[in-house]
Amino acid sequence: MIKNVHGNTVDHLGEAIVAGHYPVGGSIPPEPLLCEELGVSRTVIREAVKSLIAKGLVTTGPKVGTRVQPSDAWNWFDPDVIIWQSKAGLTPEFLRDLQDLRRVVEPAAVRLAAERATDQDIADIEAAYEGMRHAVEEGGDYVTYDLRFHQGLLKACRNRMLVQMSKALSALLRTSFEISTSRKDGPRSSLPLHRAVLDAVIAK
Amino acid sequence: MIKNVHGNTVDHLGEAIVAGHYPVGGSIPPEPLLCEELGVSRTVIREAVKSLIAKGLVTTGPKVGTRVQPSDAWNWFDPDVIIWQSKAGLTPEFLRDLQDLRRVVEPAAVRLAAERATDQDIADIEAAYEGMRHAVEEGGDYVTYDLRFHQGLLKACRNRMLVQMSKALSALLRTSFEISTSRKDGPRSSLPLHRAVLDAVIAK
DNA sequence: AAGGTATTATCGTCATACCATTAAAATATC
DNA sequence: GATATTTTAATGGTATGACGATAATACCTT
Repeated sequence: MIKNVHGNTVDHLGEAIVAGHYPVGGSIPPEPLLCEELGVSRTVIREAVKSLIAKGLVTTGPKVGTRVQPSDAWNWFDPDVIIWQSKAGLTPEFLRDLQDLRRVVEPAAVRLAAERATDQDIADIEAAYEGMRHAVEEGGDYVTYDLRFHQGLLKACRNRMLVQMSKALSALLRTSFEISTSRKDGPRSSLPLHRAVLDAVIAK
Repeated sequence: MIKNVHGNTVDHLGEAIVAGHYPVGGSIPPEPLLCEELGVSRTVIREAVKSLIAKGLVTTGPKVGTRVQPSDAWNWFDPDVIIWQSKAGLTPEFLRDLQDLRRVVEPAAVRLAAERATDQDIADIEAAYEGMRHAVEEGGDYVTYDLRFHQGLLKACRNRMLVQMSKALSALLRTSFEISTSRKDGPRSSLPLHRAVLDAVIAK
């Protein structure tokens, strides 16, 4: 479980902040205290805090300490932030935000992908679709291929920002997919929709 | 100009990396060298590198050094990364990516804003519009108000991820707006479009 | 030539000391 | 008594030096 001190420290603090263990606008314990609590040196604490600053979770200043930023200052497309949020519990507002974003981005992505997808992109999506079909008909891991389908679609847009979004959101989509998949026959009924999207991309 | 050592160091390294001064997949100079070059202590270098790691620009490891990540691993929605990119020069691909994103997000944002905008949101957008009109008719800073208009719109969606996008993109939009504004009468002709959007939001 | 072993470059962590900034408290001034 | 000014002290910021951990490389053994 222990991989490296820095990573663990960042995760620990990041999770705590995202989970709301420290009041927004308030200060987290000063460095010496954190050293004691986490049993690490000040170096590690400081480097961890720098990472959190880089992700927009906190600000620091002499005498003022390390203060938690309001959540709309966080880098919501940072994979770590998203993971921490999902560990802390997916609030309804967050799921709504996510849903908004998917509804905005994915239809547009289909259009872009249709224009720009390379043969390789299409082959990848096709393979993912095949995996989904196989999972439905003979059992298997549906969610993984569903995810791969969606990622392949975003990737085919040949747009770095969209790719980043797909990566940042994968972890969450997985959770959300597993929920919707748990509805009986969810996969079976959504399969034709995916096929239609794929065909549209191929037909351009 | 000098504000703080850490910030300057992060910016320096970040700009250099984004500008492509170090080959992707290659290593940047080892810590002691950077200390000499930048005239700072190892502490500062290390904390700066941690920040870059947090933004996805590099990875590190013993003996392997600090390696530059491929650009599609970068956190493209991080405001710093975007600023560095714009300083390094806006490549055509990057502008296209940005344009894609705006075309995808902004129309959808108008719809969402229409549903959710509070009176305060609308007042803010109205104020920004007023500033734009004033700038056109009597001269003044058009771009600032144009920017404020777009940010207000995104903010009115009440979606943290869209807000983040608006913030991350502001710096770039400013550059891009200044280009399109330099076309004679660009502002005058686009004013009615903005008015229409605003009216649509008000009318829901 | 293949595989294991020793070397070494480089980051990772710890410890300590001192500097810089600034919020807050104490003091002085009106 | 209220306000401006100075002092103080808490806290992060930077510097330095040492040693540990890791993985790429060179070397040696079979």
